[in-house]
Amino acid sequence: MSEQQQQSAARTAPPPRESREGTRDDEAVSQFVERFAAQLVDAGMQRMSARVFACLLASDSGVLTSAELGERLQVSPAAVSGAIRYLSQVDMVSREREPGSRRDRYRVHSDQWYEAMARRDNILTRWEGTLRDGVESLGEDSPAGRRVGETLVFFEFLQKELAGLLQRWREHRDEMRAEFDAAGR
Amino acid sequence: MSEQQQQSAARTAPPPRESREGTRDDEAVSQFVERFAAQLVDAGMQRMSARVFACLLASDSGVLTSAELGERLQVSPAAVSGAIRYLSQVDMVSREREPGSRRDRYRVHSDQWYEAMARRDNILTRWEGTLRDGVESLGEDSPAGRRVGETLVFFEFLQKELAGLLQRWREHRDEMRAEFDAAGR
DNA sequence: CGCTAGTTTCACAAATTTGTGAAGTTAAGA
DNA sequence: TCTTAACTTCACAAATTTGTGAAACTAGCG
Repeated sequence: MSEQQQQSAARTAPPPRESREGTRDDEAVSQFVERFAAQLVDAGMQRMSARVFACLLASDSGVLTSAELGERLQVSPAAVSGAIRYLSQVDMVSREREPGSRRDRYRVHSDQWYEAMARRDNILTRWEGTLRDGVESLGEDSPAGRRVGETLVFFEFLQKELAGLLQRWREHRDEMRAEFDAAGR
Repeated sequence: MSEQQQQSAARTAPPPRESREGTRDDEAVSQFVERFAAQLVDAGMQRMSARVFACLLASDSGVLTSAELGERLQVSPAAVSGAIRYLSQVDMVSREREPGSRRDRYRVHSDQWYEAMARRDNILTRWEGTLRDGVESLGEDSPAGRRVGETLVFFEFLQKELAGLLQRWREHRDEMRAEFDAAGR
């Protein structure tokens, strides 16, 4: 397992508190991380990627190193590496080289959810392509062709709605930010 | 990718025929079924359920027996049974007992997509619960708490939008149906 | 009441996925 | 240029998932 890590952490970490992140209850936070990660897994995300993502989300800085992630999640550097590969592929975290060090730092994107929704657009387009071919193979006047055609119409509707939805979100978000700033923070 | 399809469509379009479902090209239909099923799998559905669902979608009657599904997909009755269990759990197909026979018939629901979207509502609610607990554990004034809170806001926004979207879909759908009927079918 | 077509359940084998240790690679700093 | 911390890749073992055959049910029909 990661005994070396724990060992060296136990031996060298002087004030053994890497959660100088305020006064939070690490146990409760870890529970949140695991629970939210599990829900992401249910939604189709790979387990380790979900855990890494949730862990970053729940960190104060929003930026963690590979070693920190490994320690908090009790997994090997290899596992972290694999998870990060996926997460940066789908653009939910980005990699930054920490200047004056050889460590990478991984940052959660702030508009991850917006971006994730936006990516749905491409997926929908791909599905629609398949469905169009299906209608052609089935014959558009056959009952099956008509049924698949209805599915196609639904996804086209969805795709159009998605654009509007994202637009409204941007407005909503900017509005909230304006309010927040106005409140003098 | 779909080069075989295009090719064979271009060159051999008319003849090969073994299905009683009109004049369709079973080979092309099967390709559609597998391709669409694969996309459903990418989206998180279990493989066999996806194949069964796609197969039903591409059938003229919209209703198939276990034996028919087994034959078309080349799988055992046990596999069909498992797939149907899942699909009826999530309410994408329903089971009907064929009168005067001991065979069951499985039918795709016509408003499957609408229903599927509607079910998202519950999932979102569950996620929001987790996120609220997370904000509490992290402290709502901590940077992490604020970040998780923003995620919560996004999902709340999404949930509200979903309601409107479904409403608009129902209108859109009813309108289309009215047009269809008016055209005298 | 059996008899049996049809479905479901169960134990298991095959296939896939996941995470690890260790070797390999890269690049910062001397 | 060399050393070495840090990341990545790779081969493999563990765990999980998936589909099968066979046995166990269910319910029409005689």
